Amino acid sequence: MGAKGCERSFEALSTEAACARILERNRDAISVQKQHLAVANLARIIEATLKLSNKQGFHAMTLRELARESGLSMGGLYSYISHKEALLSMILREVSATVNDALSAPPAALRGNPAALTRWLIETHIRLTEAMQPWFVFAFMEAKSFPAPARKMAVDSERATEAIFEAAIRSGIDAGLFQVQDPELAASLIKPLIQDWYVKRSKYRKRGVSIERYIETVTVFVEAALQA
Amino acid sequence: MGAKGCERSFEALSTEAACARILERNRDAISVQKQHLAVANLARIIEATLKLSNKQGFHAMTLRELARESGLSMGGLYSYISHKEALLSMILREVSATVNDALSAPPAALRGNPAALTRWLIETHIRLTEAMQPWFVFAFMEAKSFPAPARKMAVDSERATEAIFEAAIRSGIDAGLFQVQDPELAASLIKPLIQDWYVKRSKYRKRGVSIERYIETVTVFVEAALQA
DNA sequence: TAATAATCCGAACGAGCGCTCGATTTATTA
DNA sequence: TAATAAATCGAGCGCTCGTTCGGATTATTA
Repeated sequence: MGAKGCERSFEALSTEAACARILERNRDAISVQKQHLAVANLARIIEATLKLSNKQGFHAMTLRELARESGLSMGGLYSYISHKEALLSMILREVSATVNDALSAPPAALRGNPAALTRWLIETHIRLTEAMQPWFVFAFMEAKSFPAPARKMAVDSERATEAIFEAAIRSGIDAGLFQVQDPELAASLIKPLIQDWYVKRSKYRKRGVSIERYIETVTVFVEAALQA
Repeated sequence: MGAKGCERSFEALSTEAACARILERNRDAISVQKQHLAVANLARIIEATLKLSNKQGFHAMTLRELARESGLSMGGLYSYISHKEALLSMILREVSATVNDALSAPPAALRGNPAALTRWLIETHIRLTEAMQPWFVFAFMEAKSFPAPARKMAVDSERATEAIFEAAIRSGIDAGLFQVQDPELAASLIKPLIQDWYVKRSKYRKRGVSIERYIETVTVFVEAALQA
């Protein structure tokens, strides 16, 4: 089990690793030069942003709160961001890149096995969102307040994910394993089943539903719906 | 066809009707006395709130924008609300009450027919959220910024809806029609399928998916998953 | 260790926020 | 139509927001 074939291992999903990639992407906009220092502070800023935003919403989070929570000063924050909205696009971009990397490289062993591929996609996606839950919640909830280009990226990213599921379904149909009227629509119905794990995470935690049971249930649910 | 057996007809879902109920609930807090005037203005305020909030988020919406959009003055708004947050609870309360009223009164003809009841619940719920889409989007997206008691109401309301689905599933199991390991978890997976219609509404509109096709697809999907 | 560079700090600024209230307009009543 | 009540208005209040910037602090170099 587990996303063994995933190119990017799960350590790459740590906040530190994610922030290292964010730093690289924004090298010229971040004035702090020392790598380890910049990554560490960026991590504290991003972590605080996710915590505060997911509790009260990005707009309601003030930079004074963010400074207090992250342990930096008001001015210190501005060594890492050019303005508040930059936090939005940093986080969204990383989420987008991560989900794309994770799903577009299924293990070679699954080639020619649409059922197993579908299972792998479901499990990998759910485990990915588990490992970076605050990031995904943020991207999901704040999407509407993104500036237009970032919002387009979010939509495209969602579409890309759906396309991956759609392709798996189609090859299952071709193999005579699956039977669905509209693969595109079927793929877009799988998405909310996967999203519910992180969107309503606290509900499932409260009810004692483990990630394994959730994955299992969604998998069974989807397979029944796709079965020929 | 449609939710023929629904006690509250679909005219009751108009903004006017909803605002009349909101007015009733907040009679003492609203200083305008003339009924038709109060309802009309409240409707314009609520409609503007939904429009602006769903575009940019409730917190980002300023009362000056709201005044402009609704056609009232700054001070005029305060004849209808005691403070900005009151808008939140007005809308949430109405959504909560409406969904509860709609689903808890299935037509008598469906008694003893769990499969038909499940279909009716899915269709009625989707048509309800279609008729009041901005309201449901608002309640869904802004839930986290509710004050604690209102947030509790939102959670309870969601739980109540799930319980209705769960009961239908259980009676289907008892009748030997359905076969699922965990009816509670199954019920909570049906919810996101229904929610996706209003949460990602613009995606489905762009793809030309009609509400009838969506209802049909979700119904088939769910029935396959529940089938014995 | 002195000189220099990199980093961090937080008071201060203008803008815009939620909200109030006395003046004004509109509707009702006598 | 004059007198009264109801409804509406928007400039102004205190405050907090995002953002800046010059000085204090720390690290690096010679």
